[in-house]
Amino acid sequence: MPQLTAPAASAYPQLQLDHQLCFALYAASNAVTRAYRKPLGLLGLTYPQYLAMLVLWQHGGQTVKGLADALQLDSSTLTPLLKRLALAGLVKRRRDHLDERIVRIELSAAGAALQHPVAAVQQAVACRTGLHDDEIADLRSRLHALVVTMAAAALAEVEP
Amino acid sequence: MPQLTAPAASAYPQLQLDHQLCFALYAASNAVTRAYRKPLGLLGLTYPQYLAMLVLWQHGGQTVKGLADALQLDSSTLTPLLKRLALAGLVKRRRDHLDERIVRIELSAAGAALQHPVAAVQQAVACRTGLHDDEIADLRSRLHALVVTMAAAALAEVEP
DNA sequence: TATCGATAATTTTCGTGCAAATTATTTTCA
DNA sequence: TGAAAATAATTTGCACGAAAATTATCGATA
Repeated sequence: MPQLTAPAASAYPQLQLDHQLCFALYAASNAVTRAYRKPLGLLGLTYPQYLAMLVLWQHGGQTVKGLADALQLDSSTLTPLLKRLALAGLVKRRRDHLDERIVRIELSAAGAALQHPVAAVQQAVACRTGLHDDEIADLRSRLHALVVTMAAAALAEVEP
Repeated sequence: MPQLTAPAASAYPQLQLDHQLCFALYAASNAVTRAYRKPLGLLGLTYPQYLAMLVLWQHGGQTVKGLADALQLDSSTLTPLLKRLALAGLVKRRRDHLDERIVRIELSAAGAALQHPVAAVQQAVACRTGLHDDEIADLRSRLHALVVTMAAAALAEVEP
């Protein structure tokens, strides 16, 4: 049996790892999450929990679906995350009285107070990127456009 | 006890979700992974497994550490991933005879053959981004620079 | 050469992310 | 009105992603 140690790398040049936008996104997202891990961990938050708190600080009470839409996550991802935030005393979960299907998420006093130290963490990590505000804004808007395009393409596949 | 349903959103404008580069990266990375999930699933691959196969197709045999460095992942993430690839018959795992600490990963014939259908998947998903080659290259290089900066900042924190 | 530190991989543990199935509730409309 | 469709949240199962601890091996050096 011959060994397959030298595959045809040139057969598909578009498959090279460093040519992949998807990998650049994947590596960058992982790197940013890593940068947030330690300082947020000192405050008792994970990175996705931090994102959920951002929504609550900005918009106040939210439903599970409202958070899922804002963060572009499945509700089955958020349910256990929100239960952990509630267990940590940062959030209160309550069924809506008018529509019993809905679970409303509200900030506790401790959750609201956490905004101040978290702002310092955000500032510190933002500095690490070494990017100016306008560069950040440009990159951000390009990525946002990409997400919109991808979401539209995904919808078009399901509902032709 | 007063309800905290309307927190001071303007207190920290830099904490708004849509101002976060990190969230744009997170959402874009999740969106791309979602786009790859179904077509890769038909070929028996997950998205991180796809990335590992890219490295193997391009560079042939690799150690676990070599793959971890290329993909910027911890070896504790790759060990179970590679075991699943081996179980699926796409790679072979073997201890190095000269240095028994090292595990060498080689493509099987089935793993090498998978390159062709995967190239079609990559092409299809790349089209979904709606970006031209030069736009993709520009975005990719900016993200690469960001990863390099973040990695350097992380190193500087550990080793002052 | 015997020991100590470095290196490679694995195991363990926890928290995501998401598809699929389930439960509960509400809305639609025949 | 009452059955069917739609909606909201949860549960289940699988695969990451990474920190921490562990095991095994190699290299340096006193």
